[in-house]
Amino acid sequence: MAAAERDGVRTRARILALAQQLFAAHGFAGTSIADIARVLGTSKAALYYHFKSKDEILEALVTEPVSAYAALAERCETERVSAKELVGALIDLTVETHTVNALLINDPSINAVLRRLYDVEGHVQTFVRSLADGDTTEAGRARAWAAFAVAKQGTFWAVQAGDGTLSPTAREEFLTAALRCLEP
Amino acid sequence: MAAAERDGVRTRARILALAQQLFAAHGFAGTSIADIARVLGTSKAALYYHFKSKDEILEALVTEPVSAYAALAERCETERVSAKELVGALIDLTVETHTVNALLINDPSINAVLRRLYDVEGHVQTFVRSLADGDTTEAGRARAWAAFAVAKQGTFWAVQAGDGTLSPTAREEFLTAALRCLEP
DNA sequence: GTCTATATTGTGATAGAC
DNA sequence: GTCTATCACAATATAGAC
Repeated sequence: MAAAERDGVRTRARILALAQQLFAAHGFAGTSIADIARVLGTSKAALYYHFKSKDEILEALVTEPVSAYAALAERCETERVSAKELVGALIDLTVETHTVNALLINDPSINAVLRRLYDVEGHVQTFVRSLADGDTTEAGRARAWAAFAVAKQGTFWAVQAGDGTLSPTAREEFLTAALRCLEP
Repeated sequence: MAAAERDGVRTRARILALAQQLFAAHGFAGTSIADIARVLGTSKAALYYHFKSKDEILEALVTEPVSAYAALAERCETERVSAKELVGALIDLTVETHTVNALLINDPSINAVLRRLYDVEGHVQTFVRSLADGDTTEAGRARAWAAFAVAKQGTFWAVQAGDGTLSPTAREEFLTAALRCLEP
């Protein structure tokens, strides 16, 4: 790999890392290209050499996590996934990509960009249906929502409030808490 | 009350209702005054007769719910509030103001406007500390976050997925689920 | 790869007529 | 109370030099 190419890749990665932070802090719509360029220490035009639009930066950020969620949802559709395994997978995905998750779950301003590409809400529906495990009563659905909330938002908030990681101890607590929510 | 004044109040209420919906759907930064005026069926200038800035619309929307959260946090600071009561209050507050809650909890773009006025994150910290009930271990904190996630985000998602209300049955499920999360 | 300069559109907000 | 017209500026994005 040539030196210039390597630097290009590194710059691209830097842009993504900075954009991730800024989007998480101020939202996608609340962050301008000028904001990113400022913290990057370059001009706006330099940014457009690496990405052809602001939307493309967002897409580059969310593609990997969303694909992971899509794959997990696909599994839930085709085979039976135990609640324990699903909750564990959701917790791990939340931690691995927790900065991007601040966008995926929370930021309403990304919807216009992402709804054409991915069906995030559909995946959520699939997870909750899988957690309910055939129970279509109102109470059963509520318990599934509660478990999902623990796995996704509980974990997310805890990681946010901490140092960006989740200890094995805390992970175990969230796992058992979510599973307890499911008990009738 | 004169007819003109009554109409003014009604128009103001209509603006707030529409803004609430649009902010929840596209985020605060992702919604323009022109967007609101369009669905309102009037001009932008008409909007500025009722509110002197976009920020003021947001403030009018969040003042009441944030005050309610602030009062609840204040109670938790001064007296001992049982987990059952606190979770119940959080669930009820979430349902009562669920559209605004989409903004308060989720939208990062409101921070720049609201952080000068209210300490939302501080209230969250207070609730979690109160739920942990003196347990400062990592596991205890994790359980408190889990319970808070059920009360706030679980309820919110369930209301969102439903018809905008929470049945007594579902409320009971979220209450017990959250309390179960707290058990060691 | 990065720059300055600029085109173009969007946005919050105001002036003044009705 | 609402309108049209407009301002000042910020936004995304591009052109073309280096």
